[in-house]
Amino acid sequence: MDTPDTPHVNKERIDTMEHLSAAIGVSRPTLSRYFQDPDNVSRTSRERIRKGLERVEYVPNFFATRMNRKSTGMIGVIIPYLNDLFFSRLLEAIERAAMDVGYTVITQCSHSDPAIEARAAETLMSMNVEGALVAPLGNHSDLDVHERLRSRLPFVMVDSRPDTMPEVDFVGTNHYHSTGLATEYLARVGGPPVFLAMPRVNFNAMERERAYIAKMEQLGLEPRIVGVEGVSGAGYFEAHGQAVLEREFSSGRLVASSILCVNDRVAIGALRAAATHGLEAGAMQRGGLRIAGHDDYPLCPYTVPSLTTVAQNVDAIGRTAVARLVESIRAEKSSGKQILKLFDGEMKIRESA
Amino acid sequence: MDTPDTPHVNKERIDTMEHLSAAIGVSRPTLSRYFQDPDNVSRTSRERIRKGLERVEYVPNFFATRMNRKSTGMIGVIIPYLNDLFFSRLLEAIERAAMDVGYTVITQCSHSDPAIEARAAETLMSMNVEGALVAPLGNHSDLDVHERLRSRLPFVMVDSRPDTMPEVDFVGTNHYHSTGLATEYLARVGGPPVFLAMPRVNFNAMERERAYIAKMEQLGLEPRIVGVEGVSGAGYFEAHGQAVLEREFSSGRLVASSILCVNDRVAIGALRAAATHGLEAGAMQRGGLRIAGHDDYPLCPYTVPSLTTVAQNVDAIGRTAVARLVESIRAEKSSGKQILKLFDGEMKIRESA
DNA sequence: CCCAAGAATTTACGCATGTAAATATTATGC
DNA sequence: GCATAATATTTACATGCGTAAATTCTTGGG
Repeated sequence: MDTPDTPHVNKERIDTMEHLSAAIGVSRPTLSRYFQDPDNVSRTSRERIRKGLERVEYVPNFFATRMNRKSTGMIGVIIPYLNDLFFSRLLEAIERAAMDVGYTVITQCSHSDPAIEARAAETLMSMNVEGALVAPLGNHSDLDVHERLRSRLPFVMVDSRPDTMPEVDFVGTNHYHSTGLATEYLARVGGPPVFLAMPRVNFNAMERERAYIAKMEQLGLEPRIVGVEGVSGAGYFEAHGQAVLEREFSSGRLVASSILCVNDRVAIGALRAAATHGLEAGAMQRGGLRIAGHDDYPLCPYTVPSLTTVAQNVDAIGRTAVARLVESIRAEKSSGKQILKLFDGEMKIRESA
Repeated sequence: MDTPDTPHVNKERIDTMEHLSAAIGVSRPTLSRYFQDPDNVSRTSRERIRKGLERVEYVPNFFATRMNRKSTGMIGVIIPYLNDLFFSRLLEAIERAAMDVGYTVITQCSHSDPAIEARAAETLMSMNVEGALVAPLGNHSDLDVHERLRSRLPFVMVDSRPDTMPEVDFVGTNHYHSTGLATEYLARVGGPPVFLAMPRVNFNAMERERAYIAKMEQLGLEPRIVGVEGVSGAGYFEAHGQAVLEREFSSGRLVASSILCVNDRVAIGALRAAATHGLEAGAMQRGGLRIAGHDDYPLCPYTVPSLTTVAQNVDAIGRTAVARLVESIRAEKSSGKQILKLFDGEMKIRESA
């Protein structure tokens, strides 16, 4: 076995193509073409280079290559936060889709901060990404930043979008459908559902609230919303759901209601509040409390009781967003035609409702 | 209000410093210095440039700047997967710490795939990052890749490390302490704990298993381990915990035991299995079932019952890892002295045990 | 064996910036 | 108003690689 001081790999280290060229006797431009696509050089050179690369260590400089290529082959992605399994799933879907069509993705995370979001946009532009995919922060986003990106390169919004940019390309979930589905389901199996909302800073949250109201009116029921007040933030979804229902349950309200939560993380807090008050949501339970969420957060099957929810088609959203972006990158001249792709949700009926 | 076709920002777009220099009457090298640090140019030029930048749109080319600077000011981070709130917390801690000391972090995610991990390492080297922080995949990692990185630039491992690299700089949790703490606690309040393990591919999982055994022997108790067989993978922690306990409970085993789970995600699956069998873990419950986890996953306070666990000091780990890396970047000549920072865990006693 | 067509390689230049050294400008003190 | 120092700007070259155009090499046919 090797000792710590003799690593497995101690080939000669070479740091420019020029030197590599000298070391293995193939001209630099030929090497350049080899690294872009090995099939671009003759079989003999290809073998010669491969052999050479086994003797010396060399990787082309990322920046130099990117700077000089006509196209960088990169797309930029901005997401609001990482500490949410919904966004990590979305990001993964996007990365896979991009990889499949030969693009590298550069991810920037806003960390719930508009200033960081703005800086992320600057960074993407300075890297000459060929297109940008952004999931906005919500009301806190600086709209100028988005407009700036949009006016500069192919641009697609994912997951949620501001009311003020109705004309932007968008890929997401049809919340009128998905939330409607859940509302309808709850109204059918339990009493008229109450909506556990969030402070109105998140576009999707607002849209789901509106969708809930619309569906309730359509059903001839009285909409009822709790939880729009309070602080908000990525880290506090569960705490918000718990706090709101703690308050309600403590006063004896909502203990036998159907409750539709704006998303699963809020619902997880809601389940917790119920448990604390000796309540258990579920179709099988006496008492009539029902709790449902939205998104199909990966943990939903494991909560106690398991959480009834409506799934977003995350994979399709990621794939479609990338496809649309690549299409408009290739079109060069912006086609002008706005694309709007809204995927339906799918009910996941589990124990909690 | 603006129409869609007249975005707020439609300043003249300038794409090189040369042109910017012509446009606002300041020499290019002066601009270069301005963009590196505005304080590097005279007050008058600074004002002149600021005014100019309000009229035209320009951002320095990321690649050109990075290519030419002596130091890139970037550190690379490789993490095994994103769909785990532990790693997103760690990543956030690292990003904040890096930002504080003026470094930009480039994150690469292995997606549980050694080939992608290897490519990530290549990418980092090709970007001339000044140091690398890696959380390895586990047994599947290609050790040569790590050795290669380590021999090339300042290198620190975080979270877990292979047995085969005992001499590498490492920052993580002292699992002999943390797991010992939990083992001891369970032994004290309940019966001798059983360890719900994982397939032996994850370094931390293995270390916790060993720590459990050591502590049990120290306490004069018989260690007992379940769940080492089965498939593994980032996406299946909860499913694994659930499946193992489903099997046990179905045969009437472990229904009144103290169970220490290798991590919180496995514990969440365990809680679920218990609920399915009409069992509820907890100090307050009759029956004697107790379940504890490890990590203090953000959802622990919200599970039903809330999950007793031992917290890793994620912030400290992130900060310390970055600090160590930056230190050895600045030292230039590798000091040779290995650094090992292990943080103690902290018991979080909740309902489940 | 020679010539032409085709393929591969080399030459030469370009990319957008950093940076050291040389020069010009401004400020300071008297 | 002048010499000098301090500061700012310009000149000139460097970075590592992409790429079009020019050149060399290979191959096959006659």
